[in-house]
Amino acid sequence: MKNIRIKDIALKAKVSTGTVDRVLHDRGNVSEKVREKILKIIEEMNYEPNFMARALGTKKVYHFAALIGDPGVDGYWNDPKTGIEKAAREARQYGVEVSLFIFNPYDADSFVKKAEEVTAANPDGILLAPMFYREVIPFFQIWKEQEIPFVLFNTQIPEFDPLSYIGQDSYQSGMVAGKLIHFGNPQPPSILVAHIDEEISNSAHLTKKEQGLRNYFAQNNLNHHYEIIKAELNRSNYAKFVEQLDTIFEGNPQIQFCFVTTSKAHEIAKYFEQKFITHIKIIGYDLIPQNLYYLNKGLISFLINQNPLGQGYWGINQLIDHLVFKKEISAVKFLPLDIVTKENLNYYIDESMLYNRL
Amino acid sequence: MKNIRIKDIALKAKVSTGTVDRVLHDRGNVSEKVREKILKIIEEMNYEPNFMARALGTKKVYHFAALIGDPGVDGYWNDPKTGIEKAAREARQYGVEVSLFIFNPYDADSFVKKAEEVTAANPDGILLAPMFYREVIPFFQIWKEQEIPFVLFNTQIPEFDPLSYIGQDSYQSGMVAGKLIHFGNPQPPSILVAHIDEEISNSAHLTKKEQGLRNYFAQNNLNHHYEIIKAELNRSNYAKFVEQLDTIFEGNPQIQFCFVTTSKAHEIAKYFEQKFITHIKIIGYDLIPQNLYYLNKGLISFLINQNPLGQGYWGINQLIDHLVFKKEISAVKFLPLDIVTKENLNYYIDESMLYNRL
DNA sequence: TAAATAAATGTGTACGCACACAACTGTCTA
DNA sequence: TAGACAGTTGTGTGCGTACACATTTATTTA
Repeated sequence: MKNIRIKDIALKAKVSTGTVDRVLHDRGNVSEKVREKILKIIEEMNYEPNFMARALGTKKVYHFAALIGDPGVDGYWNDPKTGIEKAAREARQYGVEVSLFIFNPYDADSFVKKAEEVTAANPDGILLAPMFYREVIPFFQIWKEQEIPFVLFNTQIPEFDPLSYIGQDSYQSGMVAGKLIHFGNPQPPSILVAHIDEEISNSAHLTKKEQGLRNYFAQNNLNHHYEIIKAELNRSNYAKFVEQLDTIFEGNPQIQFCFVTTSKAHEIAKYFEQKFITHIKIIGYDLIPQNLYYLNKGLISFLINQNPLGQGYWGINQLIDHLVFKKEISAVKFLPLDIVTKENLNYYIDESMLYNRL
Repeated sequence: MKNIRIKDIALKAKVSTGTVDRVLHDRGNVSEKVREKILKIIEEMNYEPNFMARALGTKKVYHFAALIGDPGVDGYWNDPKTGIEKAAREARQYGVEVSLFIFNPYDADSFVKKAEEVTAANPDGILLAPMFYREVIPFFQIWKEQEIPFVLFNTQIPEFDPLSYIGQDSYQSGMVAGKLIHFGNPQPPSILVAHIDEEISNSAHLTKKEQGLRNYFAQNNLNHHYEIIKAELNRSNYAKFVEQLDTIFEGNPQIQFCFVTTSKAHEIAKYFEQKFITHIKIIGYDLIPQNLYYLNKGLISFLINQNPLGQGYWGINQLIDHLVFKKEISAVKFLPLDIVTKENLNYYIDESMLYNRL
């Protein structure tokens, strides 16, 4: 049997397609009696709209805004940007236009300024990485009032019911790191947790990662058997950065693992390379080129990754599904939490592949 | 500027849309002069067909056949099946119908029988897991003659240029296992490689996995420093199966890791549980419920997985893109080679599956 | 009760493409 | 020179939906 069309419903309800259309879109001007009858038939016949026809017929141009960090400042943002651009390219057919608003990920003021620009542009939908909690809240309220749906990624802020959140689970990724370390050394390990280049007070995700790591050991009843040394480092003064590392590693020769909570694992790897340190294993985040270099060299053991490219891609697609195709979309979309090593790396960096997730 | 339509090209070339259509689809009956002129304009204007309109206009029903293993016989096949069904559901709109042909993955005759049924059904496209090399070749030839495109997944057979291959890289997955083992024990490890329930001569992928493991150590110049004990086991006689395991583990107390090349890691885990063996770490394949059970219990350390659900899903979608949307598709589509552990498991499985019991 | 108004319903067209069919061109033959 | 014919080219319709607009029906007002 063929697909049910509006026409079929109209026929069965002995009304015109226009009336069915009004019911489907809640445009009013339909008597309650007819309305209910039609709704019942829609239910019965299991009508599903044809998205192709729907998209074809509408000439509306959708304007989306994407508010993300500057890849020039932090290479991490290259991937979300690429994903957003790919989604934008694919969606041009449906009259979707995506404008990028790039802020400095280390500067809350820059974020606010760009968020204001987004608001001024009055887009039909917004995708953003709400990195600065305090600063973003007022914008959520404005967008709510203006009924502009927004999708979050990278950082979760559930309190202001966004249209959707594209998952990135910092806490759980810390647990994964714990598992890897534990697997790598069943004996009580000694771990350096390095927060590099980000203010910990400002970035909840760093703390969450550390918490995840700690809780891995706690939950596995290993809490008395490990040592975690915590360091906040900053490369702005490189000499001092190296000096700090010297102090840490010379003072703690027992350290076996280094868990870097930002995308700066390559800095530790570089340091190890220069100092000929080979016995400490590094676990870090994000498949940025510098990290991949040291992953391939064997200085970094694992990179943990939650598909930032896919986050951008699916973020835009959530908006498209909602606004263009008027589909129901899920409030949270989690992407796989990948453990990437030299050996499976190839399957994570081929760009085309990153979208092949369900 | 809006998207370029056939009409725009026709206008510019001072011909009708029909002529442009004939050129686009190589239907002939166009003078060479006009043909070239139109082709040039198409190039210049950067025409991209509107897939929605294209799919909407055609009322053709596409009949696809999917030839896969029986999930009842080997639970592994549940995932590809689910993926195929999901793709089929999504594509019903475009007039795509997918029929499943289920064979016994341990029985070549059953495969042949079902492949014959597929041929008899004369589908527009075929997705299959060509498990039995020798048996599948004649069918490739038949389908080639009948010009039925086929997409392979699960097992790669490049020689007969399928429309596309959905990647699954057994060799590389063995390398990943090697990496994990090496990370878990930097000292020369002692490893049991267990091939369970499949005839090794019949299934190239088992050998490839083992090769990958061995080559990891070889490539890292560790080849003299490890020990690999190989075992082919079969559960058909369960008492004997246990007896064999007894012999292996009692005779080789030095074994620290067990690498199971099939989806039967849970059998080893069950054995360890019964025998209170806790010091040997298991690495296996596939997120089937039995494996997940022991992964969560901590008896299995890692499961390696190349998204079988996605393989089914993207396999069908390759056929759809090719036949329905007439897009160019890639000859090989690789899916990420995932390392799954208790800690990131949630992000790899459908939630509903979490509640599955043994 | 006719006219005015509001509410409910029906009709027609565009979206971009594919394809069937109609119409035109020029050449060759009887 | 009309007719046949192959080689070209043009036209029209349907796909399912959204939406503007036209039409009908019911209700109120003068």
